[in-house]
Amino acid sequence: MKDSDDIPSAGRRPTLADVAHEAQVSVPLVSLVMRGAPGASPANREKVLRVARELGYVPDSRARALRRGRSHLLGVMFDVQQPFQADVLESIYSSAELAGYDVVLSGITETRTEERAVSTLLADRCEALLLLAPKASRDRLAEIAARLPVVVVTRGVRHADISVVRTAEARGTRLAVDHLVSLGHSRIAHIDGGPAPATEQRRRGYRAAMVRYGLDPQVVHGGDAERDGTLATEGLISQAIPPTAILAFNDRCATGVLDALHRAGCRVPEEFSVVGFDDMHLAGFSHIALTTVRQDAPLLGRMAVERAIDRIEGRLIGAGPDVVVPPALVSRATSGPLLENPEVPPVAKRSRRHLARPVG
Amino acid sequence: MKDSDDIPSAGRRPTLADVAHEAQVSVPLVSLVMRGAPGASPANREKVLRVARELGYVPDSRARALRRGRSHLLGVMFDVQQPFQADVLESIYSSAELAGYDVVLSGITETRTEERAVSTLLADRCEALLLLAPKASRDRLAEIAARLPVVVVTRGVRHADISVVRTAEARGTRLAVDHLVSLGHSRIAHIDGGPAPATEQRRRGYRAAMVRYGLDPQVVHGGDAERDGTLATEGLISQAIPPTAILAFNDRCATGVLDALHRAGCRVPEEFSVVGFDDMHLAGFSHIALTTVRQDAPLLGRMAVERAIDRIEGRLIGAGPDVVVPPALVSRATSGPLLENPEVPPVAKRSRRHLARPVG
DNA sequence: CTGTTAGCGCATTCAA
DNA sequence: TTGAATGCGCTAACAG
Repeated sequence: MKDSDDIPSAGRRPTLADVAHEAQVSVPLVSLVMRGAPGASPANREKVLRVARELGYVPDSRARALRRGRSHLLGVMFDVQQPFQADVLESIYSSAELAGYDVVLSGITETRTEERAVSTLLADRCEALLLLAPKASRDRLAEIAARLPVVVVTRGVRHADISVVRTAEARGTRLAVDHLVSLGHSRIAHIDGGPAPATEQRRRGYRAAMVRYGLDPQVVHGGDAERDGTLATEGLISQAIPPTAILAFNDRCATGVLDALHRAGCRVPEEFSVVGFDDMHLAGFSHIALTTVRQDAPLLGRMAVERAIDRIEGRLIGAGPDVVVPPALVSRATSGPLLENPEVPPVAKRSRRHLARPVG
Repeated sequence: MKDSDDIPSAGRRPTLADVAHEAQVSVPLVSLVMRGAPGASPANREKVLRVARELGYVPDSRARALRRGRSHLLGVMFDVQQPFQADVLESIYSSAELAGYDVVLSGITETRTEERAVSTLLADRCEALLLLAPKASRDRLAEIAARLPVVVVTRGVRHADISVVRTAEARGTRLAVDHLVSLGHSRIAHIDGGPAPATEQRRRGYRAAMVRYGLDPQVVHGGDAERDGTLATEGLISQAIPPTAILAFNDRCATGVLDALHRAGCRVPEEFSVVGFDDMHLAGFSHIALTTVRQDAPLLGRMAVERAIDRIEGRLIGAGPDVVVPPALVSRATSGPLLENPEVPPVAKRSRRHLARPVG
């Protein structure tokens, strides 16, 4: 047990008043010092800081925000299981800090819906919302945007109140098709994102590119997770004439594609070329080595924060024009030239491989 | 044409007072209704709810917490780039919700330190902190734990004030060694976690198991990210007598190991067996198919929340005994029997493969 | 059942 | 330079 009367380690948390009392100055003076405002004598300033540290004083962000009428908070909704969004988060955190804003995260999980994530953000009095790949309807997003500035990242939404920061999705899938065509492929299938955002734009880019090359587009239903890619691929390879290349909605979907191909004993890229979208952190490692369309996560995050703050601070009225970030094709080991060998036995009849790796 | 004071969509957010005014009742009555407390007539209750919805009223969680003296908040520090922690987060979210607590996330990134993550959590007046794999010193953790209940997840810390929820790490690495020995391996190297938490325990389990089998342990310095595994592996395979099996600190580290082996043209598992730790979501897909030691993320998350709330609500005084969750070995395709073929040419002299390099 | 009073911790007027 | 009052939005006591 301690002999001194201060440091209520187990008791109530120290407040400005406690610090003021201990330092024998007034409460407002402590307030000045704690937020680094001018107007305190050096002697007092130092004493206050010392006492504050001794007591373990931490300002109450809530009380502060309440009083100031501003929270300086950017609310970010993200999907806990999307690795690419983690990359965007990194950039959001650092951009926000640079601009003097705090970030509060609200994650989507299997059991936690977008609605719930957004409502906690609203209850926290965020000054703007950054929504990463939201799946909510345009109308629902508009409702939210009527209350506070909303920046939708990684999805195109046309609405006067909603700022958009996104990749040139259609251009991305076009790059992928260009790449595959240049390798000699013509039967290129696309597994779309199903209900996921950006699905439409990526599909459109794919379709347009295929048509421009005089090829038949084949779009099958997919989604943004591995199992979507797996299911779709199982269908594709059991077709009478399977594709020779598969453009997946995103990297996680592509992972499912590779999984299915591998289990079916198909070699990549000799028999099937696979291209993803995002360039998630893990895609680049050479035993995975996924060819993919890179989204510029740092830039997306930075621009989203910039848009949000411009609107909060009134430098921008309304949503402003979409910020469109160019994608880039990253060619790795899951795509390769089409081999001139139509005499492979049908996939279904071949023996399955077990425990080998597909690359190389 | 409405009067001036309706629905201030672009203006100030509606407060209890606005709702009260519009519904022609008193402020406390609205408060009662909004939090579902008994003591309001059905007629008034319905009117208040209707008006609240019309105005788009959302309670201010800050003001509420300030007044009630409690935040009902669990602060969670996590690493944005560790996929395994995302799995734990899922469980934390759902367990906390079940118990009536809110969760506030604070992420670690390249530029955002643990200190910063913790201090925002403290400023938010969280009632307990869940720290996922913190790297802070034991003393620093103790300082924090002197202020509020702290649950350290996925790392062993011996301190009277710090609750610990962790996997039986040593048993995990022992399982891995057992597995590799049963496959015929004797030169089994361990790449440790460097400064990462749990490094010691995993190393200890590895060492003990090796010694028990009468084998020579070889521990090399590593870390919890891919490049740590890559660097360490480049060293290992250039040894005069390289190991035949590598036990990596975690799955991300193992990813780096596979990357390095692949670029050096080494076959897995024919020449090298590789075992990870965590069983992150991606590890199970068959083209990756990482043999690994699984940590039970759902259970870890659930127990961490339980411990935290038990302490908040006074059902548990002090840290309580460690919660130790058993690991399990998951055998996949990166481990295999030792081949009786000492006549492979040294790694360094073989031709390297030329695939795309990892991003970096 | 309802309204009145008071104050959580803090920052922002003022006046001294 | 410092200190005394005021109120942010809300809820817990009461009183009516």
